[in-house]
Amino acid sequence: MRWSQSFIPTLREAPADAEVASHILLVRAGYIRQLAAGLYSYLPLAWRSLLKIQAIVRQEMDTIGQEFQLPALHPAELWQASGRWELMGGNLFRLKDRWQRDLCLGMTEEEVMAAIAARELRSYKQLPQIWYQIQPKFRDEPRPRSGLLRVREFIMKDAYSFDVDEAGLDVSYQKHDRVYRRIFERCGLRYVAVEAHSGAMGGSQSQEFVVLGEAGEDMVALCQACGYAANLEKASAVPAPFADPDTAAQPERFPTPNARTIAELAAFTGEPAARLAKSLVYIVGDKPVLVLLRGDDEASEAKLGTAFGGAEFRPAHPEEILAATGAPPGSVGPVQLATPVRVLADQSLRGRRNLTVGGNQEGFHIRHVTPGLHFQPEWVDVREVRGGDACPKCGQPLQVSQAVEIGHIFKLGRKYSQGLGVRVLDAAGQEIVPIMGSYGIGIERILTAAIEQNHDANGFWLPKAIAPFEVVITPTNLADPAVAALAQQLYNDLRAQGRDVLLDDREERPGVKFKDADLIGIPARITVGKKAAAGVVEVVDRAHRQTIEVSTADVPTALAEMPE
RNA sequence: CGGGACGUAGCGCAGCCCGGUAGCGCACUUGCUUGGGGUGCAAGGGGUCGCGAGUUCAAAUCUCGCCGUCCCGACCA
Repeated sequence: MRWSQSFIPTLREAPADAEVASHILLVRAGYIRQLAAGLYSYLPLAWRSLLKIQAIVRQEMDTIGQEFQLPALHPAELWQASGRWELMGGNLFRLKDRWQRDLCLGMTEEEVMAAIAARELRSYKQLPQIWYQIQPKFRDEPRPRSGLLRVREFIMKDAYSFDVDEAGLDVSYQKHDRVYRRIFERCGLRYVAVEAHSGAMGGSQSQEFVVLGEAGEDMVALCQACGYAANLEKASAVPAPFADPDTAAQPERFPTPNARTIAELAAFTGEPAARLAKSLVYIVGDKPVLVLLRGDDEASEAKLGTAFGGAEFRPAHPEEILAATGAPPGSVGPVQLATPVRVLADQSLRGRRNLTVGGNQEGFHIRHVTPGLHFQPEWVDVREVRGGDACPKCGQPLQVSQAVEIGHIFKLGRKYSQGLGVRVLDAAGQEIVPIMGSYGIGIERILTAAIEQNHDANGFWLPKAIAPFEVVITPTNLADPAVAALAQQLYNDLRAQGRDVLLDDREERPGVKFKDADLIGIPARITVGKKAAAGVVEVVDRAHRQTIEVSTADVPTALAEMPE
């Protein structure tokens, strides 16, 4: 491609409404333009890259499954059958047709795939099936943000497996695990596979693929020593042990005026926050539940969901707390409750003694309270892991890091196959409901994550496999016939070798061309300049900013030897 | 949905507090110049000041309403 005839609208300055690196650079490099909040047009450079990413995904997915093309518009009945019409709330884009029939724009394709399976699959002999598609998906995000990282329309590869039983699902799940790793490796990403929360959809096993980086919205816990990695929604850890004072003192109520928060209580009593127990009250279904945590810990919403058995829950309102416990928020505790309330305690409190807890009376707390002795909680894991906690596998300290989710695989179960009536006969002639898996990859997020991990002050560089062009040829002075001719010859030669080449044939000063070449993500540059008459050019490695001089005949070798 | 900020030429901004009919840099056009990290000179083109209403002789500027965009939080199978 000739630059002079291309549409590559680069910007010298960062757009005012962009903050994260990938967003700023995608706009500056002429990859994307915003159409509305969370909606972006992909200009030619972005689309070339996204097509390459999709080609890799398609090629790898074809080794285990078959591609479909499905409608983006779905009838409401389908989503009502799965229960997601109500469940998804405002996140689902809804619309009506001219007959006032309800429709929605698909956020994923479980329903459509399951509907096809329900109509067509009859025998266990047709299983397993792995079906996938790569298409735009829609989510009416409450807050689109960070450029391409959180948008309302995006391209997702999602795949669904149908198996006779759990053992078959294991196999389908493992196939996806392998294929995903190949995809992300081929895309040149430095990624981590982390254990993930399987969500409220009744999944059993789940793994996320993430790229570490500050732009990410996920938090993951990592162990450098043994490789344990988990999303914070799922991660468990052993909190730093805490030695409680050894005393035979009995529980004792004492006044704590104006000490409502853990920080205030710690200041008032002179005890560290770890010696205090934090009591949170949730309404689970329609009943209050008290959850006890170490004072310096936070509750994980996702883990609470698991602890509550998937029931709907929300933090209790102050008046509900008062009615259930006898005290307003800030003085609530697990003993001497006004009404019988189910009490859960995080397992980090197991074995702890003589803690200080709320007194269920405004302005009072109780000290010398020992779990298991003075109250009998149900033990659960609901605390959010913190950096420095001990790894649950090997005991070494965990690191907590932000991450961008690029893929997610998980065992779905039978929710959709059941809800949409997928049934086949097994070998014994019995009707069974196949079990499903669900596997997603965010196509734009691969591009975005690659930029997040490969950028500097001048721009970014993409791995060769997903860059819009492998190499850009930069003639420094087209008025020099030797330079112009050599650049043209190199362009022809490299294209004849089947490479994606961009020739910067614009009448611009060298400085402008160098700046643009650095900006737009192409991993290699060939500068044709002063030594053109001698047939010598420079091959520049964008990532490492290293330049070598070679004769034109050696250019292919130099490109091949460039570290990825 | 709660909190905050912003909206003036394609982009980045000033002007608004203190009302008098819009300016800077970049980009763009033409000519000359320059030619290894966003050359220099000269001459140009381009703006319903987000939208609507109000106050006023007069509104980018003051008042009210609406819309849009971004950030923090909530949310995110």
